[in-house]
Amino acid sequence: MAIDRLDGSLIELLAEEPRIGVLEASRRLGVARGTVQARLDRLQSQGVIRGFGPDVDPAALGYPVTAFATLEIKQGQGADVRTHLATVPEVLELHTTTGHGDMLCRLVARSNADLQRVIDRVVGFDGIVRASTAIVMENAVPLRIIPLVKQASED
Amino acid sequence: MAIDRLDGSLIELLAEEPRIGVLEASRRLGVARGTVQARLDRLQSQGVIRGFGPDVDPAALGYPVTAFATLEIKQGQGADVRTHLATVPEVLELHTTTGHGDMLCRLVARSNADLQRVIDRVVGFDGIVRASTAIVMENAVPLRIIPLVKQASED
DNA sequence: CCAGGCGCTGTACAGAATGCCCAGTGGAAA
DNA sequence: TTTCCACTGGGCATTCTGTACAGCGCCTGG
Repeated sequence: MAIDRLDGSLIELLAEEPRIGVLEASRRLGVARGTVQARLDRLQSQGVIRGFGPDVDPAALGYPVTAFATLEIKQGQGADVRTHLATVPEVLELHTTTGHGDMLCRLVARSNADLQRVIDRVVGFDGIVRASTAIVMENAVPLRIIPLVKQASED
Repeated sequence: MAIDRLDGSLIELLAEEPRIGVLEASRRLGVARGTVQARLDRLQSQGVIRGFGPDVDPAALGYPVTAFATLEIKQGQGADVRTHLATVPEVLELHTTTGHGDMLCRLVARSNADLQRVIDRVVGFDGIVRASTAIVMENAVPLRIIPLVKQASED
């Protein structure tokens, strides 16, 4: 079910140097290649590792502004709002949260001015009653998973 | 500066099937292998692609509960709070946002009960005045980047 | 106490991909 | 026109992958 220390080390290693292959990983970890291969297969089939997609930086794509918007949704309009927001490319992520029909979404924009356009597009939809936006000034801790992996692998 | 359609298609392809190599990608895209190699190098050196780290699912690691906490910070305590939160493995992400010394952080926990422990640890720090937490019920739109890449590559 | 199952090791081999190099071509900019 | 640049298509040596197999220590159930 859970992961052990070898799994943890393997994930850490892959996170630090994604380009290394199974063979090199086995050398670094001091185990046989077949072991690394088996562990990787298991981690992927268990869903612990979803994949190795490219990690794209929105800022380098021309979208340096990030914001979080809390949306208040009209009762029963949840599904429609989801569908609507899924069509907006600048919506990178959307969560339904506890509270009064609330949602939280992550937005990006080309500039602060452009953010206005994005927000207008997001909230320009019937099911959305109100939106409050917080612009990200600094990403103090970038999305990370390694500390959690370490924690989980030490049980 | 920006990316063109070939870059966009390449990123989409890698996002869908990360395991394919440069050679296979060149076949799919109908271009020479050297071209794909050159594009990839450029995308990485430009920072558009940060890497190919493993995409780890916290739920599969035993942390199925996600929450967002808005923290109100005492004036001038920002740096200390950042340092504090960086030591908590369950804090996956931390942003400084506009507002009155506010921060927004993403948390995970083993259960709703465990979330209490995590929150206690997060807010158990002098610089934090108040915290309000929203538990994620449904991840309506999982973190995605492809729509944005498409948008960016069509300019 | 013993047999089986399981995971890891070490090895082997064919097929495939990688990193690197180079000559040729076509389009765009100077 | 000339130069520059990206892309093509080919080649080469090296390396990695996928797969297989025998051997071995460890744990567990009978």
